[in-house]
Amino acid sequence: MIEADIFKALADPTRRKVFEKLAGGSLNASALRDGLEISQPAMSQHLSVLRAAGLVREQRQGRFVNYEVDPDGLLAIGAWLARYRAYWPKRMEALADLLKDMDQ
Amino acid sequence: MIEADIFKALADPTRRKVFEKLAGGSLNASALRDGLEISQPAMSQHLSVLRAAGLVREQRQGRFVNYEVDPDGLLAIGAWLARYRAYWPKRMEALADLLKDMDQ
DNA sequence: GCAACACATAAGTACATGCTTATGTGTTGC
DNA sequence: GCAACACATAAGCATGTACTTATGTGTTGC
Repeated sequence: MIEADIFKALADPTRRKVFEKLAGGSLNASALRDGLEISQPAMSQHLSVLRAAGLVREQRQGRFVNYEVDPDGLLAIGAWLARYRAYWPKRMEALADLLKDMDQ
Repeated sequence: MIEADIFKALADPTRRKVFEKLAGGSLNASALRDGLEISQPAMSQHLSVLRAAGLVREQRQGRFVNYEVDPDGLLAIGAWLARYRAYWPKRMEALADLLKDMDQ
């Protein structure tokens, strides 16, 4: 089950910070370490978890490996959320509209 | 940070099963145990985690405590997802439509 | 080739977490 | 009151996980 990997990956605060950084644009592993007081292997392990969950994808460029948000992971979360649409609050309606509009 | 509690709560497969059961309607703690081979205290602990995360809410009825999906938790996930709307895939557009329509 | 760099993997360790059994709390009905 | 029930909490334990240091792999440029 891929949901398991996704939620486990996002359960860690450092990995959420990394993911949020990537929301600002593609970054390599070293750049992702900036600001986070974490060792190089730790970052590498976190990125491995995020990648296995389908939340980020990588692209080697020379010596560097660039990471970016993988839309597939977001889609998986959206699909999971959709299963509980019967319980979505009213405010979610506006949110769905926003999401739709920004996706052009 | 409430996101931390939400993702941690959903990282556990048993808790996701419980949450999915509640999507079918309100159930008490004993009824939630059906099918899941889990002790009564374990279920109680899981429900406590889900409640602390804002994913479910409880309502005591006599000796029973009924649990149901808490829309606030879903909204929190939706809000988190919205932060990454720039990376939503095309298919997410249809999903957002679906979510909006079903929310009437 | 090889030195420097960017990153990944290995192995070990401290702490978090999910489970158990035992016990406590609140409610019902006699 | 008190016995039976539904659930919560406490304490202990086994496993998972996030970290560390050490080392391996792949790339660049001299």
